[in-house]
Amino acid sequence: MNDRTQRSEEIGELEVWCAGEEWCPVTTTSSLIGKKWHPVIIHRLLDHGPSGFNELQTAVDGISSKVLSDSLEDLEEKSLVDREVISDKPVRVRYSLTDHGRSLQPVIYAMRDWGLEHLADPSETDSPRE
Amino acid sequence: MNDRTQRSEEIGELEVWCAGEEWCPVTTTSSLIGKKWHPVIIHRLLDHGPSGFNELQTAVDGISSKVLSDSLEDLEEKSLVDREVISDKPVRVRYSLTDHGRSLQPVIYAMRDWGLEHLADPSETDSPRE
DNA sequence: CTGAATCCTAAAGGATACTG
DNA sequence: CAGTATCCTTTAGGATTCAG
Repeated sequence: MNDRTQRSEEIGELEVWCAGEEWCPVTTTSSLIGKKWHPVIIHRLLDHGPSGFNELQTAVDGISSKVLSDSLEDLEEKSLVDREVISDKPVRVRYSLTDHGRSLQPVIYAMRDWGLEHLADPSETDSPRE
Repeated sequence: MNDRTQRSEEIGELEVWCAGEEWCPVTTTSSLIGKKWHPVIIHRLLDHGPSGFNELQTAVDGISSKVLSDSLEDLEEKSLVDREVISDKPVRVRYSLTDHGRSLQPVIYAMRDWGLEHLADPSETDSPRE
């Protein structure tokens, strides 16, 4: 195992290597957004624009506050999401995509389009939801 | 090929819903290829064509045989990868993408392109991000 | 060479309750 | 509102060994 590949993004540098000494953009991208909820969160921020915490939780649907909080923190560390406190009393926070995060749009939309084209909505094909 | 119906039965249990009753293609796509090694494996199969097990393990680099085996099995169950035994003595197996798997090319390439553009190879620059 | 079988640890994800 | 704090279960991933 090449130990340079070991979660070095936490150290700040993103070193993901593949065969030989070749650096792999797919692996690296995957390590950034390859968490369960990351693509969805980014998708919602792309479509809905800046959102508050609960607003986002509703939009993602099914995610617990703890996981959403953890995910957002992770995305923030990766400079993909920006967190802004816009009011102290009551506390009000706004999450938005950074330019870096917004640049992921083609990736997220590629996933969306592929899903639409190749993964039929079960409610529209044959098997209705139980 | 009219495998849409058949495939939706295979993935029919894959009910990923988002806000309200809305089905979410991003979430669903993410649940298919959102594993650590899946995008890389698919990428290698796209670029190298049908490959043997060790060939693939070398191409992915850093993956253990167990994880590669598990990943391939998972991809097979999802009808993205095809496994073919092409020789019995000695055992020789060939993994390739199904049509369904190959259709993911735009997604994988979007990830690759984004990585190339927004995540510089650390060996070539010190500031991959803004 | 093809992997499968074990065993193990760390991390992710989730349920629930609570707080300023 | 926007989270924390616990506690818990599940899963991913890896090391090693074994076998056809």
